[in-house]
Amino acid sequence: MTCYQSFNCPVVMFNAPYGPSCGKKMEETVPPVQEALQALSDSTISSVVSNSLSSYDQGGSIVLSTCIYNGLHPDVKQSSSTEQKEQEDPPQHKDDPSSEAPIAQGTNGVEPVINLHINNVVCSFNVRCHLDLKLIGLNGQNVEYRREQNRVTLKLRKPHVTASLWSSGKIVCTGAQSEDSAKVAARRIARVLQKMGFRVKFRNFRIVNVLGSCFFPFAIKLNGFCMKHKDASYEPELHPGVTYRIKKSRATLKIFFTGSVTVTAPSVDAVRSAIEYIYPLVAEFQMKREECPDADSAVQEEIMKQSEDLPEF
DNA sequence: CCATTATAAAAGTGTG
DNA sequence: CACACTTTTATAATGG
Repeated sequence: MTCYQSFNCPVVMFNAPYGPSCGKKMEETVPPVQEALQALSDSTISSVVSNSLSSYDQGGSIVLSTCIYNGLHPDVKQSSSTEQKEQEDPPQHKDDPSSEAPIAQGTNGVEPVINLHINNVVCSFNVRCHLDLKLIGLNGQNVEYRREQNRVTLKLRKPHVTASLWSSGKIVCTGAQSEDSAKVAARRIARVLQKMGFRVKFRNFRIVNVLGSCFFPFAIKLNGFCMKHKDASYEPELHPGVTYRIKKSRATLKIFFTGSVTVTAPSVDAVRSAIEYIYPLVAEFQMKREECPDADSAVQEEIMKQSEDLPEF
């Protein structure tokens, strides 16, 4: 299992590969993840509120992340990052931790850990052969032939994705939870077509778009933030979120007053770095919770919601 | 349910 | 005619 931790912004991701590709079964992979979680949820840290096994059953990798909401639990006394360093694999880049300490100015002096969810991965590829859409529509499983759009949609159960096929052989696949599972899905789609008798190849696979989301443990003063940052645009009449574009990485963030942030970018890595980039910028405009009871209740709701998702280890 | 965001693809429409 | 947009679709998150 590899553990990635950023110190610029406290994003923690556990990537635990499993399945045929790494020769591990889920049962063998999950225990270390459980231990990692256990370490986080040890008495001192009472605020592990979320962990997602999003791509757990999709072949490829488990992206399991934990989230600690700073300032919401009075009994939190210790930084979670201390616990994180105990992981078997060292973080990919470990800067001097003391240098980032002030970035996350938690109300308790605790550095919060931000959970990054990858919600959607879009990819495209080409099977390099003409596809008889009508035939696929008639014989395929879980397919819909849209004649007016010259397109067939095909749904896979594992990984859970929807693909659009064109007669040219070009295919777009949406709905994956990781870049790896997107590729697995793409190959399985190609395989399905191959079994139907098409002489498929697997070419030009690429990740075209990724949506991620996370939740910062504080409310954000959107007006103040926009005043300072020129890359931000805010039209509350149109949309409740601030749009922030990072040209360099082609990432676009939607920042909401509640502390929720969504990011669209060309890759998971770009999504992650966008979150890291934006964290200190919005942290500067965090609201004291007493100034924003609405946001506070939103936070509480989020915790309730995510707590329900906790797996029963 | 609607808007926003990004992105591919293909078909349709518009302009020089 | 050749590009350049525009529209449609799927997906998922967020807030109103």
